[in-house]
Amino acid sequence: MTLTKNTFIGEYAYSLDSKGRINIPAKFRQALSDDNENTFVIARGMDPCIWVYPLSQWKEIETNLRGLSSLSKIHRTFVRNTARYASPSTYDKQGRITLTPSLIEYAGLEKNALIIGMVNKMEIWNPAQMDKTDKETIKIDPAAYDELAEKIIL
Amino acid sequence: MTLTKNTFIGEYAYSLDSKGRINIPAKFRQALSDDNENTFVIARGMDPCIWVYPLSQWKEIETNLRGLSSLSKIHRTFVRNTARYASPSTYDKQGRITLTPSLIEYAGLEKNALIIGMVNKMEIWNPAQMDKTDKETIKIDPAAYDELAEKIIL
DNA sequence: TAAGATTGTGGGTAGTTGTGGGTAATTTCC
DNA sequence: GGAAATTACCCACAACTACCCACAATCTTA
Repeated sequence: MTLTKNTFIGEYAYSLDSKGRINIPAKFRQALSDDNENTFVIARGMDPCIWVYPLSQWKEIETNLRGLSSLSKIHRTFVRNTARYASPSTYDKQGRITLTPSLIEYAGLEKNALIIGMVNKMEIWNPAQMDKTDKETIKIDPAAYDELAEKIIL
Repeated sequence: MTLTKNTFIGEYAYSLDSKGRINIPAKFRQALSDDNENTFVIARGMDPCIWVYPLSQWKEIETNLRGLSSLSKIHRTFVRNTARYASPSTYDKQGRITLTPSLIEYAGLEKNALIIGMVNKMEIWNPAQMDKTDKETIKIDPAAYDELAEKIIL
C-alpha cells in the first residue's frame, strides 16, 4: 500500500553486499513517481548517515542551491559540501542501488544497514551508529521537543 | 450506528494471531470515510501502546512533517522518531490489519489486546500495561485537569 | 424462536521481495 | 591499442507477505 507519492516512512534492516549495493525497500520504490526514472540521488547526511533523495526532489534542491550567492562564504561552503559528495544512482532489476565508497566510509557502513523513511527522503545508517545517535537524543531539550509534537502530532 | 466519520469511541478486547494480525472493530471500519481506502497507519504512541490513524489523518501529519527543515537537528530527530516506526496497513477481507514486529514489541503485546477509541485515532494496548498506566493516572496534577475542564465541557 | 447475516479467528497458497553470484559491456590505465 | 579492473545487467533461490477460503460464535430480523 503506497501513501503519497515520493513519501517514505518506516524502518528496514537490509544488508550491503560485497559490491556496495543495497536494496531499496519495495514500498519505497513503489512510492516513486514516474518522472524519477527509477533514480535516487545519494548524498552526505547532516548526521553520520547517507541521505537518499528521489531524483525529482534533488532537482529542487539544486534549484535552491543555484539561488545562493557565491559572494557569501557560508553559502559557498554550504553549496560545496552539499554538491560534492552527491551522486545519482538508478536501481537495478532487483531494486538495488550502488553506493559510493566515499559515502559508505562517511556513514561507517559495514554489512548491516538500517534504512529509515524520513518522509521526503530516506536515510541509510550503520545500526550501531543509529543506536549511539538515539541515545544522544535524550540530551535534546525536552521543552522544544514537546512544542514540536504539539504542532505536528494529531 | 456510526457517529461522525473517522471518529472512534469505545473499548474492545481482541486478540493478536500468530501472524501479528489484529481485528479492527467493525464499528471503527464502518466509521472510516471512503478516501481512506480501507487503510490505517500504525505508529508508536506517546504511551507504551500503538497508535492507529485513519490514512487521511496521517497524511495531515506527514504534511506537517514535510514543513520541518533538515538543517535543524531537533527537526531531523523529530521527523526520524515519528516516521521511523510508522507503517500503513490496509485491512484484509476479514477486517484485520497486520502489525509490525517492532510495534508489537514496543507495546509489549502478547495474545490479548485492548483497542480503545481515542476520537481521531485508536490505541492498541497490552491489557496489563493499560492497568498499570491507569493506576499512574491518579498521580496526574489535578490543577491541570481543572484547567482542561475550562476548555472541555463534559 | 429460527433462519440468515455478520463478526472474530485460524490456517493454506501463490506471488512478491531480499540476497547471492555470474556474465557481458564499459571504462581506465599502462 | 590492449589488458585489467570496474560497472551494469541478468538469472536463481529462499524467505516472507498478502490474499484467499473456512468455520464458529454472535447478532439481527422476520
